[in-house]
Amino acid sequence: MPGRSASSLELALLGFVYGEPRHGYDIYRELSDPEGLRAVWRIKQSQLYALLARLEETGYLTSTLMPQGGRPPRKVFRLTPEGEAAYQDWIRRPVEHGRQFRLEFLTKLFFARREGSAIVETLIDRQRSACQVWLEEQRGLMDEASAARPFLHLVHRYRAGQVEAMLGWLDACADTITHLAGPA
Amino acid sequence: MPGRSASSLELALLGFVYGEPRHGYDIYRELSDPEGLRAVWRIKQSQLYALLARLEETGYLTSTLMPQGGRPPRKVFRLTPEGEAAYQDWIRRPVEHGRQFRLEFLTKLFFARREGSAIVETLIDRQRSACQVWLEEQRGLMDEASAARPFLHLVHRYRAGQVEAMLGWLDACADTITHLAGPA
DNA sequence: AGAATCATGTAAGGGGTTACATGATTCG
DNA sequence: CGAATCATGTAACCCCTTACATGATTCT
Repeated sequence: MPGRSASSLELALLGFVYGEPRHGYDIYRELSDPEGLRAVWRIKQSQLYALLARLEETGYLTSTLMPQGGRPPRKVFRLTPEGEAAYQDWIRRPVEHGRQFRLEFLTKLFFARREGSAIVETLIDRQRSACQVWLEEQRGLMDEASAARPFLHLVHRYRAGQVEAMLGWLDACADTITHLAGPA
Repeated sequence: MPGRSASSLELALLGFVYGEPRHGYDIYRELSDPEGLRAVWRIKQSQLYALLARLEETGYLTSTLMPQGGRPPRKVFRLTPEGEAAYQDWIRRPVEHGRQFRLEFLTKLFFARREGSAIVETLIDRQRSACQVWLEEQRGLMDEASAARPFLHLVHRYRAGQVEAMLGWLDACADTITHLAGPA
């Protein structure tokens, strides 16, 4: 049953199914809402169907066909226990690289809100720790390059600046937390 | 001859060939140098050969085989007039999206240094203008979302913060310019 | 009556990675 | 004498995008 392992953003889709079973087209409409995740994650309809199929193949989702006369039957997905566990883990785990922040961390945050402020705080705290490690790394590399290799120095300085901005934003995030979070 | 159009990072490779003809393996070694571009752009050997082939197909490079007994002959590439023009344009053109900054802008800067401080200044100035536009956009979107849609607000605030960090870094860059630039 | 929506996908292609292939030569 | 280097690539696979396919139903 577990044919393959799910890549990280794939798991985000589990958030749509979490709580109530949903069919693909239904998720597609929610993803198209400009007030929702669309500002962060733009996924094509065909890609959505492909990812759902893969999550089923992986064993995180099961589907049942709901016929409805005339139209093609809805393929309604629900979480398996493995899927539920994977989602609960995903939503608490910070991203490992700065390049995942923009897309994946914001998506985690989007779903974490529904789980209440405790989860949001956990996520933000852990991400902050991770960012601090990155920052130290880049600062170390800056020193290493120093004036002798000015280009390398600038490269690491750039990255350090981006991470600093992430940290500042995480602080702002933590302040807004009460507004962001759903039911505690 | 012009079979296809070159994607943007592809053009970066022209920088290696600019000035003196080079063969693939030679470029590969330079790309592997940790003190050089490797800190920014990591490209696999097979991918390098594929890109060079594509640039030739596009008409930006021509190659001549240099036999050398025993070993496979070196395929030495040189810029065509179109390639030269494309490179000169590429090196002056700022990147259009924030997501291209980390990889592509830094690569432009890497090569621009060799062209002298005037080119570097041009590039930085234009990129600064572009970033300022992005920043205004994001700030506008922040206001639009305001307190009513806190998640959207945070998303745009995140992006604004990243762009602010880019602008700060560009200023630092401009200051270091004399160290960075090659012969004026 | 014609357009958009509902609901599922498949096919083709672009771009990248990993792994493999080849065969001489120089280094330790 | 074995390992790394020189120098070129090809093949298989993954992921995503764009475009196309289907066919009823509801909106204007």
